[in-house]
Amino acid sequence: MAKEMKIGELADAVGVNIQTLRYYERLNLLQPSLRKPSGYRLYDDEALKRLRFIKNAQALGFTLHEVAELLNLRVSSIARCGDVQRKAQAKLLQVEDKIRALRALARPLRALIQHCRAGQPTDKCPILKSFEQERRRNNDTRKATG
Amino acid sequence: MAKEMKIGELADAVGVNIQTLRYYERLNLLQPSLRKPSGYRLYDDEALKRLRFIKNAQALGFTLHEVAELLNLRVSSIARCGDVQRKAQAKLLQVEDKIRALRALARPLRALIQHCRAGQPTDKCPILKSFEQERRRNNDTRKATG
DNA sequence: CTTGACTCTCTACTATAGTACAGGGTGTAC
DNA sequence: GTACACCCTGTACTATAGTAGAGAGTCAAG
Repeated sequence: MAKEMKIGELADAVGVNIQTLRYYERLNLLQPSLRKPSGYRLYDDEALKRLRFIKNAQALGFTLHEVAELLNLRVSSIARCGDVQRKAQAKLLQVEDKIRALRALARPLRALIQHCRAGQPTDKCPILKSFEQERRRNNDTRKATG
Repeated sequence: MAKEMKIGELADAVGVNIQTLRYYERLNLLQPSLRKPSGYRLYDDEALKRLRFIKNAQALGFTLHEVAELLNLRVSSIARCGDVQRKAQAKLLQVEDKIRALRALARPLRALIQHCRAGQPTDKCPILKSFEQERRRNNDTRKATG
């Protein structure tokens, strides 16, 4: 393990473009562990995990900025705990909110599949039922910094 | 109910920009139910629900294109059921996948909060633990049509 | 019948997240 | 020692999802 990969290998392993990795590097999201004298980037196993995390979190509706926040959440001698705890709590609420919303979305999808089997037409859009009420407005950090 | 709203009222109700509504109209995502002779757009209650749905689904990582697909899922005389069922099933899988991933993400967040309380430093990023394995590659329709 | 808030269309600009390409260097296989 | 696949930097382009502004019309209150 901890085998070193060139940029193309890492990109292939996760199914992203090489340019994307260089882009993430510029954003300080994903650093190569080492550079060869030639300048070639070398990535370790940690980078592979990190990259997968990024892609997963993105698919869940987190921006790259938020992904960075998630990845920087840790308790250390530098980071004050109260601060970390507050951020983690906020993220957890966001995550739990998303789970609730997805469950709400799954319900009419299942119903729809059932209706199909039963051959009952659903005249209006049944998916709309999923989130009838307003949800908590996203406490997104994008706006705060822009 | 079914009270009519002008574009500004609808925008305010959901907390979006007026321009965004006109943008969604161009994308065929959200149509006003009626136009006054003056050209003013009038929206009904259905539009309010639809708009909330759009914003919610977006926060869950669905693109506007995917949101449209979700909203068009219904069983009717025109839509063949097998087709609808296949699409609904695919979406359901996607939703269940997201739920799983979010649960995985919630776990280390909770642990982190606990660690904080206990005053234990977590030297490496504990969040990374959430998705160690590769997830199903997104069967996204964006690439298929582009 | 005017004032002020609201709306219309159209065009252009922005942010985020990539993606492509030019021009050049690296590394290994033959 | 030269192909060929791969990598480098830098710059420019793209798609998605908005946002802003100009110039003009609408509408209710006074």
